[in-house]
Amino acid sequence: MDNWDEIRTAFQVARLGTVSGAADVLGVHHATVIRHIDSLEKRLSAKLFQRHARGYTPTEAGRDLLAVAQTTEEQFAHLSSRIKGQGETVAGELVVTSISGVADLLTPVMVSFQKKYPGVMVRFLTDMRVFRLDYGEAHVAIRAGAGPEEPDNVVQPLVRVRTALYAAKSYADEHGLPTSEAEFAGHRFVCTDAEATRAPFYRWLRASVQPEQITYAASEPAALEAAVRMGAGIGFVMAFRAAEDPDLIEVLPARPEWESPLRIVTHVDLHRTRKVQAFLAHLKDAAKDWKLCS
Amino acid sequence: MDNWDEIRTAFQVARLGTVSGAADVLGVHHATVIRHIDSLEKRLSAKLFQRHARGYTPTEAGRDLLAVAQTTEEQFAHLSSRIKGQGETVAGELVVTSISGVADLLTPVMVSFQKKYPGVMVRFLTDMRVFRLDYGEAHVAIRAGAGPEEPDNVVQPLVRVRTALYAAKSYADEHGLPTSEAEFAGHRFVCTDAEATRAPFYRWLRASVQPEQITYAASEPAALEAAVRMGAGIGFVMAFRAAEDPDLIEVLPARPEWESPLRIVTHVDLHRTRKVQAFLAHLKDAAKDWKLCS
DNA sequence: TTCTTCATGTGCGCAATCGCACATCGCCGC
DNA sequence: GCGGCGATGTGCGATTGCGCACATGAAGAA
Repeated sequence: MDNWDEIRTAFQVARLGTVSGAADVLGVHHATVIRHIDSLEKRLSAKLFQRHARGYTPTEAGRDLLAVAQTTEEQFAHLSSRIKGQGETVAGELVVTSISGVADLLTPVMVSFQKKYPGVMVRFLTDMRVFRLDYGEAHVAIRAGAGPEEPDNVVQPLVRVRTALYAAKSYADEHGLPTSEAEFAGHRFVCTDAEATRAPFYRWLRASVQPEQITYAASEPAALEAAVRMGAGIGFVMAFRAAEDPDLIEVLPARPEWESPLRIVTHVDLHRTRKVQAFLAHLKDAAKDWKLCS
Repeated sequence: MDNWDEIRTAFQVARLGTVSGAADVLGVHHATVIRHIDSLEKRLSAKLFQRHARGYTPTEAGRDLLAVAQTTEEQFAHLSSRIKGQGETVAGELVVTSISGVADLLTPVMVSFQKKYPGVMVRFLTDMRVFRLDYGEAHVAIRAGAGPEEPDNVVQPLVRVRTALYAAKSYADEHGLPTSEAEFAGHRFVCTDAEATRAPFYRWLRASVQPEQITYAASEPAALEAAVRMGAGIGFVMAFRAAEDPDLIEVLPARPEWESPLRIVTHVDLHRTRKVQAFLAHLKDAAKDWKLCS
C-alpha cells in the first residue's frame, strides 16, 4: 500500500462525496483527484466509489477506507501539533552527559531542574566514552579542557575548576611533605595513565617530576582521587572536592595554569530549542553559586 | 499536515536509520528521500533527525512520528488486504431491492442465502421509488417489465410472472362473473392509477373495458390486490399469490401476453464480485423451483 | 420545456519532482 | 596509515504528474 497521498485524496472524496469538493479541500485540481482515485483503484483492483454525475458514492471498500483514514488524519494532526509545540515547551526527555568528576556537582542542578519542569524526564549519563552530540546521544554535554571543536557544536564556557596538589595525612606521616616544587625529589606521585592527556595539570606533572617518581597510575579519574586519599602518593584533586575531606593536606596551592575550563557543548540543532535553553539558563544560574575558584 | 507521502518517507528513515535504506525500501532515489525529509522538517519547523555521516538518528519528534506512522502503516496494510480480499470472499453487506409484489417470494431466498454465507449482512429494501444502482444504493435489483435500459447496468431475465384476472367470492355473489371478455359489460374493474403504466396486463385492461368501468384505482400494487380480495371489482392478481387465497375466483385464465418478466439488474462494477455472483447463482437456483408459469 | 448550475471526464502544455551523476565525508579493515 | 566502502548532499536533465480548458451529462428552477 504505497502512495499514502492517494489514500488521503480518496479519504476526502469519501468524506465529502464529490471530487470537486475534495479538490477544493486538498487545494488541487479536480483532475488530479480523479487520477488519484483511478490509480488507487487500479492498484487495489477494487472499486472504491460508484461514479455518477452528482458525485462519488463510496462503496463498502470506500467506507472502510474512510474510517481508517479518518483516524489516520486525526493521528497526524495530533502528531503535527505535538511536534510543532514541543519546540516551544519544556517537556520530554533531556539527556545530559558529563565527565564523571563533576557528576556530584551537577546532580543537584539536574534534580532542581526536574523539579522546576515536572514534564521533563532527565537522563544524566556519565561514561568513559565521549557521547556524540551529532549522533543525537545527548542534548547537552559538560566537557573539560579545550577539546576538539566539532562542527555543528556550539560551545560555551561554564566555570574554571581549580585543581591543586594534595596528599593524604597517612602519606605525610610516612614520607613528609615537600613545601615547594624544589623538594619533589624522593616523593611519589599519582598521575593519569593516559600519555596523551590534555589536562594541563597532568602535563605539568609529567614535566616536573621524574618518570620513576610516578608510582601509581590509573585511567579513571575517580580511581586517581581515591589513590591520593589512601596515601598512594601526591596527586591532583579538584579543590572543591578536597575541601570536603579533612584527611587531605594541600601540598601546593592551586595555580591558574592548572585550572581546567568546563565547557557546555550542545548540538546546533538542539541549542535553539526552549528546553535546552531553559536548562542552560538553569545550569549557569546554579554555577554562579559554585565556589570553585575562590 | 498535508503530504502523507513525506510522512511515510520519514517513517522509513526513522525505522531504518539511514536515508539509503529507506530509499531502497521505498523504491526511490535517496535524493528524493532527503528532499522529503527537508520539506517535512521545514513545514513542521522542527528537526526530525540528527544528520551524520553514518545515517539519520531520529530526534524525540522523529521517534514520535515513527510510533504514529508505524500504526498507520499497519492500518493501511490491513485495509489493503481487506479491500483486496473482499472482492474474493462472500461477506459484508448485500443490498437487494425489489418491487413490493414479489417481496414474500424473495424473502425465503434472502434468508437461505444469509444462512449459507453467515458473513453476509442482508438488507432487503422495497420502496415505492426505484433505487438507483449507479448511486450505489443496492447491489442487486429485481425489477418487472421492460424498464429503461440504464447504461452500466447488466440485466438478466429471471422468471416470467403469470398474472390472471380474479374476483373475490363476495363480488361474484353480488354481480356475478363474466365467463369471457364479451361479457365484461356492467362489471367493475380494479386498475392501477398510473396512466403511463408499462405493465402489459394493465394496458390490455385499459384497452378492453370502458373507462367508467374502472371504479377502483390505486397506486400501490399491494393496495390493488387487497381491493380485489375485498370485492371492489375484478382485477389482476399474480397467479401464485391468488392460489394461496381460496376466496379468489379466476375470471379469465392467464395469458402469455399478460406475463410480466422479472429482471435481475446489477451495476457492472459490482456484477463481477464474488458476493454478487454467489447471490445471483443462489437466486436463479431458487427460482427454478418457483411455480409461477405452470 | 429550456436555461442554469454543478458535477465528472479528457486532451494538452508546462512545471514541480524525480533519477542520475558526481562530490564529499567518516569509518573500518588491511 | 591509508585506501576502499558506504553514507550524505547537490547540480542537471528527463519525466511524471499537475493545472487549464473544454466537453459532457444530470438535476433543479423559472
